[in-house]
Amino acid sequence: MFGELFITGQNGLYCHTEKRFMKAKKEDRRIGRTRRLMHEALMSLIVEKGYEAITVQDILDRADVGRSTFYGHYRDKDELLLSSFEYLRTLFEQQQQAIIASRGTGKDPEVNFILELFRHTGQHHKLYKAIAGKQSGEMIQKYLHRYLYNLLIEPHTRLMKNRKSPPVPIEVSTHYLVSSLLSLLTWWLDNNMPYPAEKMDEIFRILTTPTIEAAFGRKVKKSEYDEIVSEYPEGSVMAFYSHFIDSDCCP
Amino acid sequence: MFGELFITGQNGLYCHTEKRFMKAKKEDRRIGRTRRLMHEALMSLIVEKGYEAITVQDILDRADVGRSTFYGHYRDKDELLLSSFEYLRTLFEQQQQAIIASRGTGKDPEVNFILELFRHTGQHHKLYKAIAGKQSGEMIQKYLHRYLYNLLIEPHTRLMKNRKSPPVPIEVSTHYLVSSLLSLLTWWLDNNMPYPAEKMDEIFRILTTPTIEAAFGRKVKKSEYDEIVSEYPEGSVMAFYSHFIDSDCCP
DNA sequence: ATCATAACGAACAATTTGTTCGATAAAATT
DNA sequence: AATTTTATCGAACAAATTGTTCGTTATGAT
Repeated sequence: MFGELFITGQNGLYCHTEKRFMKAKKEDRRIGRTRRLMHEALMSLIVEKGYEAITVQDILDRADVGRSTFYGHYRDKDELLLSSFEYLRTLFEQQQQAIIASRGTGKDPEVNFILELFRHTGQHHKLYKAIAGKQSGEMIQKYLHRYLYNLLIEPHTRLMKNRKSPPVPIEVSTHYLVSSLLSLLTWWLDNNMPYPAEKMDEIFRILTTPTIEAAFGRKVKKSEYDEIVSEYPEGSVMAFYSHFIDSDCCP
Repeated sequence: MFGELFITGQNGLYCHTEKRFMKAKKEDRRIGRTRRLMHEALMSLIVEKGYEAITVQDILDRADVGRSTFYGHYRDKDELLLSSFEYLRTLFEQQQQAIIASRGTGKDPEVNFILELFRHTGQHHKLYKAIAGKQSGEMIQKYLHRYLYNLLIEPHTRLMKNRKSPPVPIEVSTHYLVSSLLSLLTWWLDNNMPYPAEKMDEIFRILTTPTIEAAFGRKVKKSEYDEIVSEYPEGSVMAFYSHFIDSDCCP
């Protein structure tokens, strides 16, 4: 069921940093296979009985893998979980890239990032639902929070560098906005997604847009305001956020 | 250190429901004493080594209590933790009541609930900090969220009952607002309270006020808008929230 | 074909949990 | 003060789980 999530052969991925090609050393095929088995086992077990109730032995049994093998790869159940989410994030980013690419070249570079995030979450709702709100959710929540925060903090800072003193410190408003998004996401999951992703996207926009305006300075001189807004093609929050789904390799 | 938190003799508390006086059966003095010892042990241990690292044996040793005694009172470490937070909540509510009472009678019935919440959290920051963000934080976060949500959902509903269709469902906006508050609270703790509680209160107001307006209908006829606003003496978010800190006994 | 190494698996110590039960001590009741 | 009630003790217990070790086997790379 989750087989399609995990790309075993990451050997083909090359990392083009500034100057060098870094060819990944061919790793033994067994390594990828074993890891995939354990990831899949974990995921299906999570959906079945929830993360907390899973023991290492459960994973071993389902993945049909030896105990020492498991500990050879991961220190923890937690480490396996986090590692699994790296895959999920990668998948999400690839989807985003695909969408951006399919949009042709110059035409519509903005993708509704928020909407896509809700869609992606809804797509894997069984998985996310089995984790969100539990103790394991804390770990994932932090992971996601950090991910989104890092995505936004830099452009937010850049955005404010000409303004003298924002009414709210940027780190605070960024943290706040990320938390807001995640709160809607978890509410949506906890309540079995009573609305379509599009509606949630709309709700997010309604609730967040005025906050963004307030945080980045509402009472700003008209000329300056226009200047800021002009940075976002549509002037919408969505268009704004859409810019920052541009994953580099080698994270 | 935390001794003052725990009121052992709750025997004196009477519960005046509609029709009856329910006198609490005199409980054996040993019960309260044992529970207090375990609560105190847990709290001090949390500050020292964090909740997750604590074993039942640790609590037993510090509280100087027998193993069977512990399990006679609580099923879990978790149950003990939750129970401890009931005390903290009670303490907070009593503080609020005291403040309200000290304000004289009719004069200033509005108390800045948010500000008091930040102050209270800062007062016990060692404790909260040792819990927030950890796995145990999930439990507490949910507890707090439910508590605040229940506090707000009723007045929010009452507020909107005359309006036809809010742009955002009330449960969603309420959930959102509570999450927003908690996100600021945890940010504050995680970053070692770099600003005073007053500043955080201000930040919360800046970030939240426009959202509240948007959620409860910004584009509303002027007359109707005035009518809604008139429900809150000062027209401020604070004054609004301040109304709903009115704890009944027998929770 | 040969080499390197990943996986196996069984055994192991260590930790922690939650329960049981008779004996003891302390509180409540008379 | 005597009696009754009951909370606590404490030691022992089974059970579950974790994480490590190491010689053997199997499989992929060269």
